[in-house]
Amino acid sequence: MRNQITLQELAISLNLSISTVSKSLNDSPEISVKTKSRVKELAILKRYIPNSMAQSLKGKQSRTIGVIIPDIFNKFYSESLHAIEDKANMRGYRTIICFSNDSISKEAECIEKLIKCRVDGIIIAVSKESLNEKKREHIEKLSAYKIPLVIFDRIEDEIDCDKVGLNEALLAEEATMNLFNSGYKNIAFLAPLPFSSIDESQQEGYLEAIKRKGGKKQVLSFLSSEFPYQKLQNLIHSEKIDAVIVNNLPTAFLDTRSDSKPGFSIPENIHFLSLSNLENKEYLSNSYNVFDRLGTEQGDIAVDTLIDRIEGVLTEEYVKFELTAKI
Amino acid sequence: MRNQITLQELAISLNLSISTVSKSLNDSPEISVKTKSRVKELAILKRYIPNSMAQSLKGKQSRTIGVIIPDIFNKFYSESLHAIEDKANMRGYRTIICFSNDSISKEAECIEKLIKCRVDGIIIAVSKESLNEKKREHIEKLSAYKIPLVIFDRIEDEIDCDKVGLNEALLAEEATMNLFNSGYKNIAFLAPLPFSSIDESQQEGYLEAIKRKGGKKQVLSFLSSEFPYQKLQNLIHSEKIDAVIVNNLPTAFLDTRSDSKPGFSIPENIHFLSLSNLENKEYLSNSYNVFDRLGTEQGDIAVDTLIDRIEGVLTEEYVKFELTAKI
DNA sequence: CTGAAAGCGCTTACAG
DNA sequence: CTGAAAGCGCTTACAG
Repeated sequence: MRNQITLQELAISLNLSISTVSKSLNDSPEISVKTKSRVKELAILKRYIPNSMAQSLKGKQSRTIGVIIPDIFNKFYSESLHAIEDKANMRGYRTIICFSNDSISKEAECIEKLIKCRVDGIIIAVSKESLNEKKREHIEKLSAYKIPLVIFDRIEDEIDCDKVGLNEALLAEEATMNLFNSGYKNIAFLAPLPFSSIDESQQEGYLEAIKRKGGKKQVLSFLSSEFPYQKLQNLIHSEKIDAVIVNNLPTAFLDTRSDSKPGFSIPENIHFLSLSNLENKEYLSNSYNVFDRLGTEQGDIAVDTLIDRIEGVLTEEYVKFELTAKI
Repeated sequence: MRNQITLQELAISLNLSISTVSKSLNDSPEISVKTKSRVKELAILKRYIPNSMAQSLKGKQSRTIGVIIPDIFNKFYSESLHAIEDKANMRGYRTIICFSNDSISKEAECIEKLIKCRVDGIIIAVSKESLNEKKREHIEKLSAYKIPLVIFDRIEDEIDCDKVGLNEALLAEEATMNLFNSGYKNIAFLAPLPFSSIDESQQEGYLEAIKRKGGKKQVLSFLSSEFPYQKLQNLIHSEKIDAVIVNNLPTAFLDTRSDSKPGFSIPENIHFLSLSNLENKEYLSNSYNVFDRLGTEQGDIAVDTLIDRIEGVLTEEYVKFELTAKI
């Protein structure tokens, strides 16, 4: 059925050995110019394309990196992916892209698949479910295989590897300060990932701003799977909340849809601020989102870091990039 | 550097032959239950994960299909991709996803890469540039390798392979009829891909509706790279156009941005209808897009068709699915 | 029930 | 300058 030319077939046609043909195509200086051009000519004529599996089985490297993205519909991830692809290609690596759909089991499958494919390294934005349930074993097992790993965007301090993400504390602090400076008085903070480093850092920033401005702290923690409609409503009324900040993961709001609840509606006079660049603004009629989470920059840095690590040009110590998002 | 366990290492630890270990892990009935469980136990303990490259080098199939998508930011393609991934996994195939960025050269690279990886088949939505410039050689060469190919969404009649897409004629006809029925009188049709089957079919549908309603035909063809601002303005004024239909490719409008033109603005009173589900509605302030191009359905069918073809359950004859988009 | 051997398509020391 | 041979990690007839 298949119809792929092999080195062997070329060798027979040319009356040469497989070794010579291989070396010719790889432009080895061992081979005479004349032979090389004979070989190359036939290779083109016969449309020879090497079997990269055989190549990387032989060599030690596959020159392939795996990329695991939680959400294919999110613009931020499209941007990152675009940058990752480009940069990886530029540096001579292929990519294998997987989608975890923000689920642990799918994420574990992706990782398994990438190990099977013997990727040289992996770039991942950790799934929400993993963050929420504090499950990291399926990710940490990569270290048993000595496969370099770079986590991006959703930095989780506990996992030991290279990282690139935003300075979440600064982001939340600036956001809060901005609201204060725009005249808002009672600013609440929603934390849908209470067990993650992200929420932690963002809360820190939020609290810092609250402290500086002498406001009252109003934090509402919850698991994104159980959005506390009622609690939030109550809070808004009892505490005269006039602005709400939600952390970078829009779960809460996307979930309102799948919930078949009639859509959680925030009173018109509440200012709503999201710390991410959501694709689905439609769901957040009342909000606007000013923060660009720097998908392209994060992607670029993630690739460079990963490949540098793979190629051994980095020191033992893991690196951590914290970018500053612009408003 | 790498740290991946091989069959050989397992075999040595167990004092068995490689063959026996391999068969055990594959649950061969040849092997005693006892041995199998010994082997499996150790495999789990040592976190053995087979090298899929070696596996598919040996076997004839890679159980991998390649997917080439023109635009990572487009919601339609996100939907298709999502469906393709899911369906392929369900049927036991892996995917390798590539992005052509609507460019011929990148598309050719993708194809090359997929052949190198010895995918069992390819699903592609052809790049705009290929359609515009009528370049198909880089796609058609797949047939020389006997690699099954399914084209989706942007059906191009001239390429010989399985296809799934929309009934573009019907789509355009209905759209036009709808406008007429809503009271519009002078409906223009923009065709940014004059050399493609898509434009052709859509024009057919548009003309059919025009004929039935006794309207006046107003077709503006152009290459998406050279959007005819002036011509369109003139047309609108001289012919009292009150509605415009643009075919499924939003190039024209996306291009207005990269053009650094101050954004092509259509008079407020012109109704603007796009035949696709664009992601970037923002660019089309004046329009709305009602047609769902059925990303999920197209993706599902594309995968099923491809895998059926790969597995030889289809007859020689190529199939062509033309779905009817709902308003 | 277990194992030795060949082979998938390559690359790369090593001889000649 | 060219080629024979080993080996990458598997699977699968074929013996025993």
